[in-house]
Amino acid sequence: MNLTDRKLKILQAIISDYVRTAEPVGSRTLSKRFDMAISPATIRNEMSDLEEMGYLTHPHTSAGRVPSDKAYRLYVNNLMEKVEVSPEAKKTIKETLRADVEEFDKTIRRAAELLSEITNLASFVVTPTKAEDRLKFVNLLPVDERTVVLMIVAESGKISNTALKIKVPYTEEALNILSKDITYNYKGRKITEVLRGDIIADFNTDIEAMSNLAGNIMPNFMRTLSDMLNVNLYMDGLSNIFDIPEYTDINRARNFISLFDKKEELARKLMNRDDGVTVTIGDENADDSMDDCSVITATYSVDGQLIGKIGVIGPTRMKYGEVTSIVEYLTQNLNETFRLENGEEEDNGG
Amino acid sequence: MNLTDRKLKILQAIISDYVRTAEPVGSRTLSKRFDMAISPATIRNEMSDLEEMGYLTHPHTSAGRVPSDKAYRLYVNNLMEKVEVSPEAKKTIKETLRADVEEFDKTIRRAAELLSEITNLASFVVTPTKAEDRLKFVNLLPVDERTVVLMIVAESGKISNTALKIKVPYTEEALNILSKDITYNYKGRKITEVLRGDIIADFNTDIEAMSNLAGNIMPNFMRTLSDMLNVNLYMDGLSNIFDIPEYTDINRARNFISLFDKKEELARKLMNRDDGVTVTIGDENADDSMDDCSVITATYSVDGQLIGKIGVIGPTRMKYGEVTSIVEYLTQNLNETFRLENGEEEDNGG
DNA sequence: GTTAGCACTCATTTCGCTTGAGTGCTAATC
DNA sequence: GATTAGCACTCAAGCGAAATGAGTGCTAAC
Repeated sequence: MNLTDRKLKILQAIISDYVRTAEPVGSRTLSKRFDMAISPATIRNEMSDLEEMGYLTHPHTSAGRVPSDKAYRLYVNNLMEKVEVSPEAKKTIKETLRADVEEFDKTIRRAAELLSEITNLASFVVTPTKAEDRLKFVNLLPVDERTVVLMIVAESGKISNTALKIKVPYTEEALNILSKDITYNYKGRKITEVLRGDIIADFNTDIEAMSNLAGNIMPNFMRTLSDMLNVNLYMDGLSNIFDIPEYTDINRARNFISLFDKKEELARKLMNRDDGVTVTIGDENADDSMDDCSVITATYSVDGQLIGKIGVIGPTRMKYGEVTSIVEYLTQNLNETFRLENGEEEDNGG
Repeated sequence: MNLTDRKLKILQAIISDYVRTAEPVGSRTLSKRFDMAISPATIRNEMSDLEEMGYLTHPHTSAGRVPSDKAYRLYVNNLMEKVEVSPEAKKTIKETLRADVEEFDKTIRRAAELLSEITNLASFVVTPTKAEDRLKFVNLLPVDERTVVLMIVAESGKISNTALKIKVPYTEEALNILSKDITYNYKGRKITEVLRGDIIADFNTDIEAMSNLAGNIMPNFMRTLSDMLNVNLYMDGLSNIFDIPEYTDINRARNFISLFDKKEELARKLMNRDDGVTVTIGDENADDSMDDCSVITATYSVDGQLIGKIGVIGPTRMKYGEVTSIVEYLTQNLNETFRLENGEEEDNGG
């Protein structure tokens, strides 16, 4: 069977109506609402064909038709039109992102909050480190008698700062030597390599105090390093989903919320995606428990380095056009904001 | 009217039954289940008295009685017995908290996860800085041409590390001078004082480059400082609440979940509490939207200093005895873990 | 002071009935 | 051959009456 123009038009009308109302769409409604010059009976025949082709389903015999994941996929790929982001939304985004640019983490969180505010969906940010990332340098800084800060900088620009409680006395000089040693041994190496222990490291352990210090700090160094590879999830607007008819069913709501309870797992699932704005519909999601959700993500970057994903999750019935545009617009702004900070376009600095 | 022994006994029985079943308790059930030597009619009379005294309520005329917030308060203060934490729970807590002690943030998060796992309630951690906290020192560290790390250490031991993107070129020496300047000017001063701008600061701005750098970094310094005062919320086990009968009502569930959408607000509300294990029941909560929730928190500390709150939130109908014991036990362990790290009891350090 | 007894209340469940939106099929029409 | 009108059929959802039963409050007797 062929997807004729008319079939496409009907499918699009069904999707658009269903997305708006969350009610199965009947043939009569359709022929009334959209002034097509065909009768309900004809529409029924076409619908029947579309169902056979897998684009529509039926909650029960006497109900209207509901688009399938396949239909949404077709819609997103071929039928969907770019929706202009509303001026108010644009204004809010610009203003919010301008507010404090320097504090990376905070800005990105605020961006997520914004996203769920504008789309009325749940939003998330995932900040990973790429497995191929390499170590740039390591710094150890004295805080007090028993506390030092371990700072690890990766080539991607990712920075980890951790306060460590250590068990042995130390001198500032010893810290210096140790951090230089670590840097010397691991600089330019892949983090994964370092973690595997592939590299034969050469430490300055002549003095007993040095060797004690190293023995105390190295396990923490390794642990912190492995944490840097961990993906990290921040989410917002969870309660938005209660306004969506799909989630008046308590079980679906529970299902959805519990996605966010296994944060690390979810973060990992959300990461395995391509760059740019991506739409994943129902089944296409990595996790079975997300079968009735769609996810729209975009990649954001700082100084041109791909850094993380930001996006929204909602039911498969969502305004793909609108939401995609919003996610895209926001990400573009985010990227610009962080690029601008690099200074090329600034003239008040010199 | 007086709270006779018998009345207390009846009240306790009602609370214990209601906490278990979530169903209003009737006089017949009560006289059957608890072998008191009194008839349902007598119990009814007593119940009626208890209702008049504000300890019980009535969902409707022909329903059983439900304990009021006042009853729970009485229960927690006077009737509740200490419940021994189960050996399995103890084991899990000990093992989990032992795992990685040095990484403060991670450990505390894991503690929260644990808490919601064991109690089947939603858990949270709030990490604040006390308003009276004073600045200890400031450090600025080079990362790359346009990135520096700003490290602020407070007397309480709280450390803030932020990566800043700056707009002007800098030298390591200039960074050093600036961080020493900041430390010199603000050391020992209250963070709130510094933020108010009460202190006349004296900066080394002879060279243009220095003054540019300072102009670039100081606003960020102030912003980061004010962030240090902000309370911070981490939560876990949200979906647990769907297993609680109270929250099969979608509106109550939404209400509960949306508490966690305004994170900063919630964090602030959870902070205004005394030290030690605290139980806040229904109305007693700062926020009206928490009227039908109870909160059990405990204070944790590191090296006797840095202080935050960890705890659980659930419906007012909860197993106060059990949950309180668990929160208490876990916090004790947490505190011990962090104290131990200070070294006094360690002997493998040489 | 306690209890048995009884009338009364009211949420909840159940059942049958009606309604109406929708389909699928067939025969007539364009 | 495609389109449409017409009609029988299906089924979820809404409605109201009736039954159920857990519970109370009151009164009079113990």
